[in-house]
Amino acid sequence: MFELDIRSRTPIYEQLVEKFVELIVTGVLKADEQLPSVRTLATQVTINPNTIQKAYRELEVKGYIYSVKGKGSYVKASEFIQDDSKKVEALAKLDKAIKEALYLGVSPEELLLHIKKQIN
Amino acid sequence: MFELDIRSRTPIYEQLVEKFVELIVTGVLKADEQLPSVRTLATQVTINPNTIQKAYRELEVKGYIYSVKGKGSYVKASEFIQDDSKKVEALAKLDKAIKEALYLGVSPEELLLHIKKQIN
DNA sequence: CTAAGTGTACTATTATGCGTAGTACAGTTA
DNA sequence: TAACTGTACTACGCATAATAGTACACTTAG
Repeated sequence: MFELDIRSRTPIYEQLVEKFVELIVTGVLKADEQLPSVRTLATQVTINPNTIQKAYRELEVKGYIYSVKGKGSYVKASEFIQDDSKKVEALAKLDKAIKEALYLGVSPEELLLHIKKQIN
Repeated sequence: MFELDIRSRTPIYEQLVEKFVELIVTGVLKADEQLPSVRTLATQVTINPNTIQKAYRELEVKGYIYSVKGKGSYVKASEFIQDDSKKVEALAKLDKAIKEALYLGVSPEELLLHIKKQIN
């Protein structure tokens, strides 16, 4: 499903969180789609189920998934994340990314073109 | 100069790196401007000089600053970072930020407006 | 009803990385 | 030459990450 970088300084459970967030916001994983179970994914990526559970818990706290004991974990529909503070946080992150790209030599025109391509 | 979050999970030296990058890409720190010395900053923020040195080394590896033994550390002019792989990396980061903002309910119009404001 | 799945939580252990303290060397400059 | 600068090293303690193991509660299909 995806590969983890064991040697990365980023903890394994954080890498999992990042990858699931990416799959969710890009629509690869859709609302109410079931995630692999903690034990199944643990076997697939050869890490401890507790580590998976830690990632799933963080995804739940952040509002990307919901879990039902005995049933599984599911992608949460995005309209349930109508949390303005998360929007603000996302825009702040975007601001940093824009400034960094401009500083590294991406022209404003190139940037806008790139962004428009992303939006459609 | 800036405050560090001792309780953050992000290591102190990484927080330093992030803050310096922010100051550099926003133009607060300009090309060839000298950074505070390792020992001075250590005293200012009350952490060990070795920790500062670790942050400065990472900034240097990433190409944001250069250091001269016996003299000091300076902001590197951005045109010296004409490294296409960094541009690609920056745009990838931007892509993630865009997708996350859209997912969290920011409308494409709102997003474009926001970005245009940032560019000017 | 039961077996096989699911999530969740806990303890204990180990390894790794972070930050510190201390020290020392090499370079610059007034 | 003194006072600054960067750089590098060792050793230590602490916190966190990941693991192994175990167990409980819920769901569901047969």
